[in-house]
Amino acid sequence: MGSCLIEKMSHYTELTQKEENLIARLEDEKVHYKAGERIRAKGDGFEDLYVIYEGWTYVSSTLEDGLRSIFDVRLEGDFVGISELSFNHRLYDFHALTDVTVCPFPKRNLDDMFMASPKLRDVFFLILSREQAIAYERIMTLGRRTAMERVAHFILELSLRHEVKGSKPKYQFDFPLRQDHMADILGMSPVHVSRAMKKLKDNGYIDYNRRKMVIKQPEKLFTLTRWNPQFLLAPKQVNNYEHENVVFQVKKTPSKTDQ
Amino acid sequence: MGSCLIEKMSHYTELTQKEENLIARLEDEKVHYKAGERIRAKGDGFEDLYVIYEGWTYVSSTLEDGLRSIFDVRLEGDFVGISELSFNHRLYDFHALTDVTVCPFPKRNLDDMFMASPKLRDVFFLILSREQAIAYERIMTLGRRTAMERVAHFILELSLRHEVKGSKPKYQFDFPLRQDHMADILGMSPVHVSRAMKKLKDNGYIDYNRRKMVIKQPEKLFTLTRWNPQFLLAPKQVNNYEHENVVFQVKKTPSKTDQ
DNA sequence: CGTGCATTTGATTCGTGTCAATGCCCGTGG
DNA sequence: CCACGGGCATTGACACGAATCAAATGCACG
Repeated sequence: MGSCLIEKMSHYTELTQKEENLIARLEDEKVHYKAGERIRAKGDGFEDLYVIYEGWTYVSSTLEDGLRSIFDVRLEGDFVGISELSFNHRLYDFHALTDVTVCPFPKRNLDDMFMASPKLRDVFFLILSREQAIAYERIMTLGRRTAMERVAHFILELSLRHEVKGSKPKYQFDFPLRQDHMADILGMSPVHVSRAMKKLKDNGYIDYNRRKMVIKQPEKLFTLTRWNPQFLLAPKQVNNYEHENVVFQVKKTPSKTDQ
Repeated sequence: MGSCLIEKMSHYTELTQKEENLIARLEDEKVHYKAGERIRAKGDGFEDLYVIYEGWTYVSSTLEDGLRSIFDVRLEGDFVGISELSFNHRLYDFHALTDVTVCPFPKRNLDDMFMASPKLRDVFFLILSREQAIAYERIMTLGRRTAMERVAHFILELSLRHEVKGSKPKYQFDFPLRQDHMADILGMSPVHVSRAMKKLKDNGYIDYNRRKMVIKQPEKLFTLTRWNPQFLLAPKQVNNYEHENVVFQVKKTPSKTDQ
C-alpha cells in the first residue's frame, strides 16, 4: 500500500505479484529531510538502505582539513548504501540537497529476498554496476577533461539520468545544485564553475536561470565533451531477464516491442 | 586440481568442500598474455569474467581523441568484469601491464552458484563494493588532491592492496608501472609524475629504482595525503559470515582468533 | 526595502601542462 | 667487450588554465 520501494523497483524491471510481496517484506517507510540536512554520516553503523522517493541527495566525503568531494548525486529512484552493504559501518556521508523524501529499509531481510528471487538479486547487482559505471565516467572527467568539458558532461549526465520513468532524455529540468556543489563534484573551484557555465551560456549551448536548466544544443554539448554515449543507449538485459537498461538511464516498464 | 579460482576466492573467505565444488563448476582455465597486450576491448561481447592469477593488469578507456584514463589496476587475486556482468557488452578496455596469467571463466554458471551458496554470492557483492570504494577514493584524489598528494596516495593504496594473502601492508614491492601509466591513473602529465616522484624521493619518503618501490616513511606519506585509513583497516564482515576484510586489503583465511 | 547568501567579475598568483633537449639503462649486434 | 639504438625518465624554459582573493552585483525572502 503505497510502498515506495515497489514503485521505485518497478523502474528497473517489471514486477510480478510474488516479487511485490517479497519487496513488501523489506518494510520500507517514507521519511522527510530538509535541504542541507545530513541523513547519515561516514562511520555510522550500517543498518538501513535508502531509496530516494523524491528530491535530490548526494553521497560525499571530506578530507581531514575539510576539503569535500561529492562522489555522486542520487535522484528519484536511485539507491543509497548498496555498495556499503558488506561493511558494518557507512563509508560515506549522505546528505539531502533539496527537501527530500527518502525510504529507508533494513538490510536484514535482503538475504531472504535474494534467495527467493534471483531476478531481484540481479537488479541490485545491476544498480551497483551502474553506480560504478557512473563513477568511472567521473574518473574520466576528473582526469582528462577541461573545466568546460566537465561542466558540459555533467549537465548531460544529469539530463540522461533525470527521467527515470520516461523514454527520452530530458533537456529541461530542475537544477537545484549550487555552484559549490558542482565544484565539489567536478573537482574545481566555485568561481571557475561560474565562469565555465557562463561560457556555455554565452555560446548558446545551455540556458540556466533560477534553478532551471535547459540544454539548447545537446549535440553540440556532446561533441564538446568528446563523449560518445551511443553504446550506453542500446537496450541491455539483466542477465537472462528481459530488461531495458542503460547506464545513465533506466526505462520504466519496457514493452516487448521495443527490443 | 590447480584451480585458479578456488585459490583466489579463498583469499576472500574460507571455503568449504561444497563451495569448492561449486566454484570448480565455473570451469576456469589459465591463459597467458604478454606485457602491453589488450586482453579485451570496450564494446566486445561479454561472456567471460577474469581473475588475475599473476602479474599486473589494468582497466581503462579512451576518449575519442585518444586521451586515456586508467580506472584501476588489477593485481593478483583481483577480478575483472564483475561490474559489467549485467551488460551484454564490455564497458572498458582490459590490458596486460606486465606479462600475466589470468583465468577466464564463463558467466553462464554463476547463477547456479549464487543460488547454491549465498555466501559466495555475497563475496562477489563484496568484491564489487570494494571496487567502488577504490573508485570513490580515486575521485577524491582526482578532485581534491595536489600532484604530490596524488602520487603519495596511490603508492600507499598499492602497498595496502598488494599483499593479498598477508597480514601487514607491504612497504616494499615491485612497481612495474611506467610513468605514463601513473599519469593516466592520476590525471596528470608524465613529466609531472616524474617531478612529483623526485620530490618524494628527495624528501626521503620513498625509494624508487629499477621498478622496485620502497616506502621508507609510511606515516609521513599518510600525513601528506591527509588520508585517514583507520576505519578501512578495521575487521569487517561479509554480511553474517565471519570474514576479515578491508577495502584495500583482503586477508587470507582469517582465523577465529584475530577478531 | 533591507538583509544575507549566492553568483559574477576582475586582478593576480600558482600549479601543472607542453615542448624540447638531455641523460640513462639495457638489449642487440658487430 | 664495446658501440649503437630505442625506450623511458629527467630537466629546464615557458605557456596556460584554474585557484585565490576581494569586491560588486544579483536575487530570494522576510
